[in-house]
Amino acid sequence: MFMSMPAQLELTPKQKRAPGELCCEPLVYPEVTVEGAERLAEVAKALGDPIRLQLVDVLRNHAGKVCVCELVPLFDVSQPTLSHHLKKLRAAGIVDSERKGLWAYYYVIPETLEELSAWLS
Amino acid sequence: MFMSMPAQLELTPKQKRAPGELCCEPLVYPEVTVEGAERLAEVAKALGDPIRLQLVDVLRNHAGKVCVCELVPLFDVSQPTLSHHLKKLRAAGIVDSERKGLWAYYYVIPETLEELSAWLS
DNA sequence: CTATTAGATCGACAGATGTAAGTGTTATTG
DNA sequence: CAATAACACTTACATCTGTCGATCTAATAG
Repeated sequence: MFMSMPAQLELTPKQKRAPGELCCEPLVYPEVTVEGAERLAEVAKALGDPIRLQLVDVLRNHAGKVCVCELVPLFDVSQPTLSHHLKKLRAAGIVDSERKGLWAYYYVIPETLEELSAWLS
Repeated sequence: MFMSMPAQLELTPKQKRAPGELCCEPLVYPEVTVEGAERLAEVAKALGDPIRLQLVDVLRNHAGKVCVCELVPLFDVSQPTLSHHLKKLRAAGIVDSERKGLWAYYYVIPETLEELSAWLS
C-alpha cells in the first residue's frame, strides 16, 4: 500500500542551474501508491458533488436503510438524476442498495468512507 | 451549519398508493446545510483526481514547503498540467503557495482537510 | 389481465475537466 | 543587456459529467 521511499524533510536551497542542466532532484515522494491514490481519488470524486454529499449525509445519519422514494423529494432534481447520483455512489463503493418489491433501500458502507477518513487524518 | 430537522429513525412500511397519491413523506433529512455540503463537496472534488490526491499526499507528508520543480518530475504529466492541478487545489483552499525568486513553494492548509475529515468521522 | 407505481436505463445536450503545445512573465546568471 | 530558467497563463480539444425527458422493467393493486 505504501511506497518505501522515505520522505526527505530538508529543503535544499535552490539556485538557478547552468543551461541544459536539470532543475532539481525530487526530494519528496508520495506515501500512497499510485493505486492507493486512484482508489482514494475515486471515493473523493464520488463525494465531489453537493447532491451526492448530501445523499451520503442523509444515509449516514440514518440508522438504517432509506427508500429512494424518501430521498427524491429532498432534492431539487429529477428522479432519473437522483438515480444517476446513487449509481455513482454505488460504483464507488460508498453505498449499496437492496430491492424490496417496488422499493429500493440504500445504505452507506462505512468502511469505504473510513478509507478516505484514515488517509485524511 | 446544521439543519434543525430531526432525523427520523423509523422506517414506515411502504405500500403502493392509490393512483394519483403521493408516494411517501420524506422521513429523513440531511444534517449539513446546502452551503455546508457545497463546501465539503468542493474540497472532495478537488481531491477527486489521482494526481491531485498524490500532490496533497506529498505536500502533507512533507513538513514544510515544496518547490514545484521537485513536484514535476514525480508525475507523468507536463509542467502546465501540474500547474493546473495545483491551481485547482489552491482554489479549493487545500494548498497555498509562496513565490521566492524563480521558485514557487506549495504547502497544505491542514484546516481545510480537517473540515472534510471531521464530516467523515 | 390491465393499470399504475417505484425505480433504473437510455438518449441528448450544454458545460466542465484533464491534457499538451505554445506563449508570457519574472527573476537570475553572465 | 542578453540568455535562460521556473512557473503561470492561454488556447485548443477530446472526454467526462450533470441534467432532463422519455422509455423500460418489475411488482403490486384491482
